[in-house]
Amino acid sequence: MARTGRPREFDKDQALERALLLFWSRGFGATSVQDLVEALALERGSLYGAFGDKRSFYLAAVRLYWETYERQLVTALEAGPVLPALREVLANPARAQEYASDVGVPQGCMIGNATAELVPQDAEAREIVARAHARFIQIVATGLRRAQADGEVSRDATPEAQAQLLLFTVQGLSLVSRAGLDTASALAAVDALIDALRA
Amino acid sequence: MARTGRPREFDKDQALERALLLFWSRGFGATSVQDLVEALALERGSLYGAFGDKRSFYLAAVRLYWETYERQLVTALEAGPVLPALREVLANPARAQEYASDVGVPQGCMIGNATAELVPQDAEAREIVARAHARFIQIVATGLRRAQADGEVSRDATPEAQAQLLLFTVQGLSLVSRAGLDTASALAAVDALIDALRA
DNA sequence: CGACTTTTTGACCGCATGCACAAAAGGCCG
DNA sequence: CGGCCTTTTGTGCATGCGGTCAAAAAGTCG
Repeated sequence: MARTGRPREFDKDQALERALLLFWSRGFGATSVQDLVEALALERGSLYGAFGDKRSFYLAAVRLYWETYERQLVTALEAGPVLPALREVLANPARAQEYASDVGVPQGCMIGNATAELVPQDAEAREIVARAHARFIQIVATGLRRAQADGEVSRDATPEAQAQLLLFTVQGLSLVSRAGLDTASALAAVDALIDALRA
Repeated sequence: MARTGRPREFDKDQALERALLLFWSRGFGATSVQDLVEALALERGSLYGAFGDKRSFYLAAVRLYWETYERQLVTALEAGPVLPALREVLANPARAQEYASDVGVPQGCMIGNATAELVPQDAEAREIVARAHARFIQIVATGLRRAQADGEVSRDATPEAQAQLLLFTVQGLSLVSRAGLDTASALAAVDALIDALRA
């Protein structure tokens, strides 16, 4: 099908990545189509043709964000001791401004941002977010189960409960960090949690 | 000053409370001035006259939300054992839909919602949110300090670090709950944290 | 009663938004 | 080379938004 036509002149993946940065730093509502058009250096019509409407575009960016995050999470947890890796997962958002970009400084977890802004009134967004949450818990719980077996992590709670707690903490940390955060205090809190998980 | 004029026909405090529910459930961007006009049953001009523009109105609602929350928090922590009170503070957002209202179901912590939606680009909002965070930590740390002295709470971490961790958890829990939450799992996670704080 | 102040009312405005469309252009395949 | 399919380009449009304003109304006080 599709005898092929005029080839796309821009790189769709790259455009999505740039849009991701914009949406990440400003949020859905505060990013106008005009902003996107200027940041991606393409015409209004091309954007709609390639990605559908603004909402679909945003959701695609959120999906890409999660895919990337999930890949990193799996990699970080699959080998070696689990607690240091988890400490890193939590410490990351505590150290602000590392993903600085020219279009502004993305802050917080984009899944969390999407949760706050779109989830209440958008079923599709809710599904994406809920799936991300479930996957996070699943991945982390798998790591914790192994760590419990290795005697690295306390068995006072189930791996699922511990993973759920870690999800809350990551999301809360990312969110709170948007309002400014004393890095040292945040890291102290992270350490308190990691220590509490230790066997 | 002010020889008095035509008296206001609506209850300003009550209007602010209703607006709080609307803003809480829909967020800032998704609540139009028209929505407010209809929900509060007053005319556009009256609204602007009484509260200034939409943003000021929203910030006033956020301030009211925090005042109410802070009062409850202080009350809950000032007497009796601290851990059960903290457990309740965390369990509250885990049990969804308790603040149901006719205008929709407010979800999550409004401070958290404001953080995600406005803080990146609004200095005044950032200040309100940051102050709320600081107050939360201060209040909770005070309770924890007493509880550590009483031997109720572990001294493995400073009360400040523990309070900071609790802030992250509450915020994360409130946020995640917007996407739907299995109450039992959430409570298990809360219990895991509370147990970890126990001496 | 009448001057004065404030609120109410409802129409109104400019603007930015998301989106549609028609014409032109570009590359593939027969 | 010529038909075909798709993307590009840029204009155009309706809608809904936040916000303003002037006149009418409702109290207060001298």
